[in-house]
Amino acid sequence: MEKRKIIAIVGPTASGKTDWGVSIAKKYQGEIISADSRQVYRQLDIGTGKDLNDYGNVKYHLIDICDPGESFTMFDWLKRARLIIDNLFSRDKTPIIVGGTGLYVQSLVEGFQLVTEKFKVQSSNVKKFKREELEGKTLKELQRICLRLKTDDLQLDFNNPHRVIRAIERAQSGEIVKKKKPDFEVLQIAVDLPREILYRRIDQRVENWFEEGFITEVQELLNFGVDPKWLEKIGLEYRILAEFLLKNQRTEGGINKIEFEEMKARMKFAIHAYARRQLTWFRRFPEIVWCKNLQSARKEIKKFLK
RNA sequence: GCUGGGAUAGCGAAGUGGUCAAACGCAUUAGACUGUAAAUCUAACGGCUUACGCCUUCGUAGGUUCGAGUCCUACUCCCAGCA
Repeated sequence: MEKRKIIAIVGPTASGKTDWGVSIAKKYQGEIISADSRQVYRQLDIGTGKDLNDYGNVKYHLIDICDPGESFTMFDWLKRARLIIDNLFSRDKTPIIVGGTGLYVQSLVEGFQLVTEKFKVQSSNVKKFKREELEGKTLKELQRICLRLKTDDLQLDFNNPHRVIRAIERAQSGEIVKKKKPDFEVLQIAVDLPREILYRRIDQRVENWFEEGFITEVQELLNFGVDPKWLEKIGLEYRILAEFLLKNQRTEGGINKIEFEEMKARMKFAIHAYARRQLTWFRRFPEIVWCKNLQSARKEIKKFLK
């Protein structure tokens, strides 16, 4: 039997991945599976660049599947994505992964497995920490706990609290990191845009958001009781705007124009940096094919599907 | 016109005689990252470069000093107050 084939369109934010994905989906009767860690949330629309009109009559998956405030992780995404892929193949559709959350795409392409080996866990007299407890600790304390657990994670970045917390959790539960080659083949295409154009698109996008009512969107999330801490974790624009709105509420007298412009600038720069991080991520995978335009992407896809 | 304050790397901003190519923040660039990933972390960032090496910098031009971003003089520009 011929190997099943999947197309993935990746790239930095604001690079036009969705348009490419939609165009390809139309051509090959595909359906889109979004690989975007923020578009999974309902009501996070403007700031996630969730433009559902762009899809036309192309079917999409894994967008608007959670409520704000819920937690959603890579493995949540991976499980669902795998189910959808099986379903699409059974209906003879081409799965098209589109998104900028590199880790999600990688987990699917490389076939991440979660195997818990209980016997590895140390005896119960060692105190086990919960995520919330760990989050309250300083880096020094985390490092100490981590060392005590004797993790075998040699590449662990000890300055990175998130990574240290995960290493502790892994050691406590006996999780082992494993991969299993998936039974499908993936062509990964990255949108390759000159840096200045990418930055210009990001800046323009931010301007548009505010015209489209981004402030109202975030204000309503806050009004409806979404935890500001959750918004902070969501990051980038939601973090920056929520912070700004909360501060301006306290000072009353409406929004300070200068502070508003400063906030917007901060937002743009934060997204530039994010795009850079995404590029760094994608560059580490040599199998990714970088395309400067949709035409060359189409050519690659044609070759791949042959 | 007078008086006071100021001019520092792409921007903001420290630095008041030596250890200053110059803190720090921002921007920018590169990198790491398997259950928070739009998160989190690391590094570079005047030039040449393998460099703890050399060269050129702190408005401009001179001066004092063994030594000046730091002191003196003149000039240019900016800001504030007074006329």
